[in-house]
Amino acid sequence: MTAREDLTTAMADLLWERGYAATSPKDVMERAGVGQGSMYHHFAGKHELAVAAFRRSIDVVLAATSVLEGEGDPIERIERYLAEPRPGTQGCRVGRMTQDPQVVSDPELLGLVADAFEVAGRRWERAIAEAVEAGELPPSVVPAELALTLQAVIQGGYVLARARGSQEPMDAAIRGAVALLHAARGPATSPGPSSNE
Amino acid sequence: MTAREDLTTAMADLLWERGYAATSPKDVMERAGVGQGSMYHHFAGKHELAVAAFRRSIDVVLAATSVLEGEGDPIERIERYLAEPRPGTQGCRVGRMTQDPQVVSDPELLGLVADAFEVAGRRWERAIAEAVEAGELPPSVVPAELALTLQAVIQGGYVLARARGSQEPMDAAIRGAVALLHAARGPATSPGPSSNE
DNA sequence: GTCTATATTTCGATAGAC
DNA sequence: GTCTATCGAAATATAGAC
Repeated sequence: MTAREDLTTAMADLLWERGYAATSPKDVMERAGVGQGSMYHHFAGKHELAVAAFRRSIDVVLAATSVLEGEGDPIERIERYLAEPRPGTQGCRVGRMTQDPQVVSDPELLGLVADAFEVAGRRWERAIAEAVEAGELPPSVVPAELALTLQAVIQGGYVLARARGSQEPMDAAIRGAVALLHAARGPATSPGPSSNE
Repeated sequence: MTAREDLTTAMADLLWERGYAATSPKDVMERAGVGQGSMYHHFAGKHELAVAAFRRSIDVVLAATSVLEGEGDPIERIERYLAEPRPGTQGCRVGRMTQDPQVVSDPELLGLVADAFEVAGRRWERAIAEAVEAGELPPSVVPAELALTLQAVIQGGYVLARARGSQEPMDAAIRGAVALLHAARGPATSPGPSSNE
């Protein structure tokens, strides 16, 4: 059943490139190289196609956040995740959907997006809390809030990159955030180079 | 010529609510309470309507950034602007457009968006540079970068708020950013409570 | 399971009367 | 300047043969 697979892939890519409203079932069929009848055999319509495509895109995006739970000092994991390459001008596969009213008004689609951000947010929050415990961030930091701040920097970075048609605003926004993390960490604590529980 | 005005207003609101791809000329006419012939008399088509509507929305959004150039200490102006109320779940009239491929691929529309972000960015940058000079932010801060970071926090806040269908993520993301600014400022400088040139 | 009609509605725009 | 009528194309889906 490669048709189902191909249709899901094509829809995921088209949702990324054009959004929900601007993607027609016909576009999807053509990109997947699949006939119309075949498509309506596998999926009831555009909505179902979007759900399947969405689940896949979210898996891809969430997989990247596992860095936050990986090895190394918490602050190091945070900076490593922030430093990962992001195609700014292409936008975020997941975040872009929040601007599509037809997605937001579809409870199932919106639910998928909300869950994805929540899962990612918890990973952020955990890593930040560990960094505070380790003295790598000041105690004044509220993990749940900083988690949203850093998620927002990334999502906003996509917006700015697309506005300017350039990767640079995304990278600069992240550099600015990292610099702020360093400055906040700096003079207050850190007696030695990490490694203290 | 109230028809032109009404059409522009209706288009601006619909672009905000639904985006470009999902807004039809018919929708605009109906909301404006104007006949079809009348609309095509005033505007050559959807594109021209969008340009007019866009200019208006951008004026509205940019007007709010004048706080950054207003009275008070630089850091105070920055925090005042960050603290301004923002309808997170409604999204940003300007930023939302960057996710619409039909807007991004339209040089005139994209140009308007890019210019708007650039103007706002310069106001941010100036206020930040003044804050650094006044010792309210550490010298390690690169104004152009932090400007993009804070713009991104706001734009990303909209994304997160829409994802969760709640104002809270927007507000929390901004609180997290303000806390970070405080922490970065904190122990390093600030001998007395401001007022030193 | 896949294909080629075909149907219905909406989109975006034009024509031409008033 | 505004209106109604109409157009050709596309969106979304169904029907029914293979």
